[in-house]
Amino acid sequence: MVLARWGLVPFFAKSLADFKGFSTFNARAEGITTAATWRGPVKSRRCLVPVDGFYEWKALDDSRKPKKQPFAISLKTDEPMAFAGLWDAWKEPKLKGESLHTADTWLQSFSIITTEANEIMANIHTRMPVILRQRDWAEWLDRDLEKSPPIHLLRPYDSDEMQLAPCNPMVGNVKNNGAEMLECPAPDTPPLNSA
DNA sequence: CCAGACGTTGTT
DNA sequence: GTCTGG
DNA sequence: CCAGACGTTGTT
DNA sequence: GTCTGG
Repeated sequence: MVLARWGLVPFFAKSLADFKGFSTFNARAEGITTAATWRGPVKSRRCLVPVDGFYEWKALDDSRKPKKQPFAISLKTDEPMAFAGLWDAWKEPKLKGESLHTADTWLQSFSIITTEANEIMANIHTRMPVILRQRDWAEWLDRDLEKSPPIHLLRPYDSDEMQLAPCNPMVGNVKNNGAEMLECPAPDTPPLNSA
């Protein structure tokens, strides 16, 4: 198990600056074998991403202004789960004349794969991460290049085994972290200054 | 041929 | 690195 | 994705 | 409204 940067940087990127603003947090399962950024990784650099759960926002369109309610999503068993992921390795291209003996530092990065929402997720969103069952982990990680990638595993998880709970809107700000993100404040509490 | 892209989600 | 668009 | 910025001159 | 940063 390794730590890696979320947001896959393809091996062919010329510089990290060029890649700034490019969204590779998610890889759509549809077309994943042909997309330039994903086809190499899906062939030979598949990984699992362990998580306790994840958040997704539901757009509430019952008011003029679009508002969002975040939900925390997990397995009913509260066990951790494994997202299907892809990884790559990138290093700054060597300039001409640059010593071949300078230390290479490789950036390890990954993306998670998304698929269409299952029934329970469709209540709040159109997409969801691909979650793999333990019995499928070995097949997903198999590095035998003679075999074609097991893309049949890239489908929505069983709704009956998942649970959603409204959670703390503070989670919408990336600076906020911690268990209290899972706690939903009393619903429909008007803002104190709304009088 | 060379230059430029190479990706996703959501929202209207 | 490899494909697409001009 | 959501939150937060969105600007200039001059000074250190 | 739209872009940037986290």
